[in-house]
Amino acid sequence: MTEQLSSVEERGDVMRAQALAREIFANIANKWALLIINALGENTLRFTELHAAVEGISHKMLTQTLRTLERDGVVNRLVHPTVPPRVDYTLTEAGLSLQTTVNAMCVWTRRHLDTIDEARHHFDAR
Amino acid sequence: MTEQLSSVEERGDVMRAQALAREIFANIANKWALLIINALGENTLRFTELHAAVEGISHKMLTQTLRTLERDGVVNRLVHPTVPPRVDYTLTEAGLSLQTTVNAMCVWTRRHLDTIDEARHHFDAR
DNA sequence: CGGCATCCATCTAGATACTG
DNA sequence: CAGTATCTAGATGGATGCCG
Repeated sequence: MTEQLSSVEERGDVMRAQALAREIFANIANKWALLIINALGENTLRFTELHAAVEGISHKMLTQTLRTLERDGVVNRLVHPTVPPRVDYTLTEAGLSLQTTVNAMCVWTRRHLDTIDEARHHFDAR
Repeated sequence: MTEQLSSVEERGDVMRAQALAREIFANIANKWALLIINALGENTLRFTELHAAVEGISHKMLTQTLRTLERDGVVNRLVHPTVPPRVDYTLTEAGLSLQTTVNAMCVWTRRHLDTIDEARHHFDAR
């Protein structure tokens, strides 16, 4: 009956979902986000501790990436109204489930360091 | 005996390994690389097929990312010396093992679409 | 068809400095 | 301590055109 109409609506939904998925994927599938998620793990870390834990990240990128992850419900941000201020970061439940796969990626990298180094030399020998 | 010397050497090795790990991680922990790896999976795909499979990637970024992945021993590149030329891409063994974790990330994204969408609205309501 | 080179707009990320 | 704002070099990525 309303087949045409509903198929149009469904296509719209699918496209919106795809756009959303792509955006989310882009948010988490980048170096800093993944390293932050992995650094957090089960821990509760303050801003400064995270800054130390994620080697090479700048103050600004840490804030920025944390905001994105917070917005996507991956990290929790708990502000203590003290002086000096104190902010605790933890992974949400969703974040924790993501962390296991992120960790797998880190393990993969460590596990293949030598193989990759060799592959590179082989590749560069041309 | 040579404790000082060897500890210096070891630290050098560790630092080199860390630098390598970070470089490799940066190479694979980015949107396009992960999407390419996921698109390949068990399949053999030609350049054009990959281009169609990875939505939104430009001709140039596809070539560029493929070169990096090939250099790191994640993808195989098989050139058929025909006219017109034909190039087949597959994942290497290392690439395949990485793909399983990448796929987990994609599944995670799909699985949390609604949660995230909600989290965003909650966050933006401020 | 697949790849490379070039040009160019845009985005990113680092440095710095300032606020509550 | 944590966050924001501004500025800027450099990386990124898209468009185009040419080559094998």
